[in-house]
Amino acid sequence: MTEFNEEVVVPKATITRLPVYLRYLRDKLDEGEENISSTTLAVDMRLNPVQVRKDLAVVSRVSGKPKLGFNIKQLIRSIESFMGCDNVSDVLIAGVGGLGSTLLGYDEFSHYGLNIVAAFDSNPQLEGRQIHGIKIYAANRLKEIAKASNIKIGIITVPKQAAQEVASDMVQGGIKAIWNFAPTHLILPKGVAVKYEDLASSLAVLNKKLQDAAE
Amino acid sequence: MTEFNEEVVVPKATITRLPVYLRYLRDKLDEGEENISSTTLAVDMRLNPVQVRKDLAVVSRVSGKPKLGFNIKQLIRSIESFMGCDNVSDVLIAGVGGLGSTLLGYDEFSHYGLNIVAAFDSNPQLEGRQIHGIKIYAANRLKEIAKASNIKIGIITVPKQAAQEVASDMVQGGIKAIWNFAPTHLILPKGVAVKYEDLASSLAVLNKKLQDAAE
DNA sequence: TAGATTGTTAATCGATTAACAATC
DNA sequence: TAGATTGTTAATCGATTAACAATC
Repeated sequence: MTEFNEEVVVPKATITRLPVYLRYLRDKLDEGEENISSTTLAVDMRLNPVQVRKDLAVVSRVSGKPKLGFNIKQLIRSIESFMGCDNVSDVLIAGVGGLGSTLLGYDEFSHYGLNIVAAFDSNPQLEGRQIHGIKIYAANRLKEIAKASNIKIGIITVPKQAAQEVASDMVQGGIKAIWNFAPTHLILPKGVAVKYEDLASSLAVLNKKLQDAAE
Repeated sequence: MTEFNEEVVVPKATITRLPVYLRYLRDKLDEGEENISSTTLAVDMRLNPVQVRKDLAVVSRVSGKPKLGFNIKQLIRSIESFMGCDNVSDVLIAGVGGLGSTLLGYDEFSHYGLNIVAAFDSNPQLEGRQIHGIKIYAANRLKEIAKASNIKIGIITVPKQAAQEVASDMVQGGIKAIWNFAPTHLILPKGVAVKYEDLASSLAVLNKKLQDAAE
């Protein structure tokens, strides 16, 4: 009986591709497909087939069958379990403006075991209200509630002037991973992970790609 | 006189870091700083100082001064010009739901030379209305308007069931770069660039990072 | 001058791709 | 069987980091 070897280092590049595989495979399953070959997958996703097989090998012990390819359902399950979609993680969000409210209503999170449990805003008008069933608290209660509910993930959708302060509150509340939509750099202690989701600059990078391709 | 050598290949990894530098440098400028050393920058951004210097060298011919570091204003200008923020690009958006409307009101785009000029939605109720000064057209006019206005960039914020069709319309309208927020895989011809912006899976990757760090 | 900092060359590391035997 | 496809080992490619001389 082969134990899953935790020692195997999963390449970062692989991890970033996993969600892409997952999305693709879920689509294929919806279309009624049962199996998929690494070649087909690679062509559709503009990747190299060997890379695909390697990626899948790291993440799942499901092996493909010559002539048939991989079983889609099994792959999906493997990737989901690898990414930790099985255990639910609680998330809080700071800033209930346009983007914040949109995220509160975004049901895709649940497919990844993510659950927004509380929202915060500095506007007293919003205090006590609910959006999409999630209660809005005063901004100054963030620390306390994060701690009490043992929340580890925070989303920042406040204006950039307020972002650093909110981030510091989150850290003091015990949050260990921050998803920052404010277009500003955050200074954070070492143990805290950050993901910058700078929408304008993402689009700018795409635009750059486009311009370079046109030459 | 040294001409800028167009032949120099800019590493992909560098390009993804440019927006991060830009954001950081703009913040520093706001704080009243004039110069910045690669060391300071590297520490704050959790990067290697040599990497920072190399990145900056590819993008700008502004050289740093020993003991002083780099002039922030010059660096910002160089990165902006490299990324093409100077020439304005028109953008259209398909799907004026929560996320779509939010993006329509997102003023950060202008800092990158990006300009949303038209919105589209299949809901006839919305036709002819304006959101944040941008007019909403019927979905079936997308092709025609994209062509007529020579728009090269499209944003997809429609439900995932509609995404492929909208994407195909965009391609037929001459669009060359698609920013896809619908959590679905798109099949597109080779010359068209896509960026998947799958919010749920981005957060899931962050969560994975968090869980792995906790071990 | 001494020290901080740059810019570049060389060494290392990690990720991608090519080649190919194994298998259904 | 023949052919498509897998999984693995070796070769290549690209990106990061270490070492260090040059400079203000």
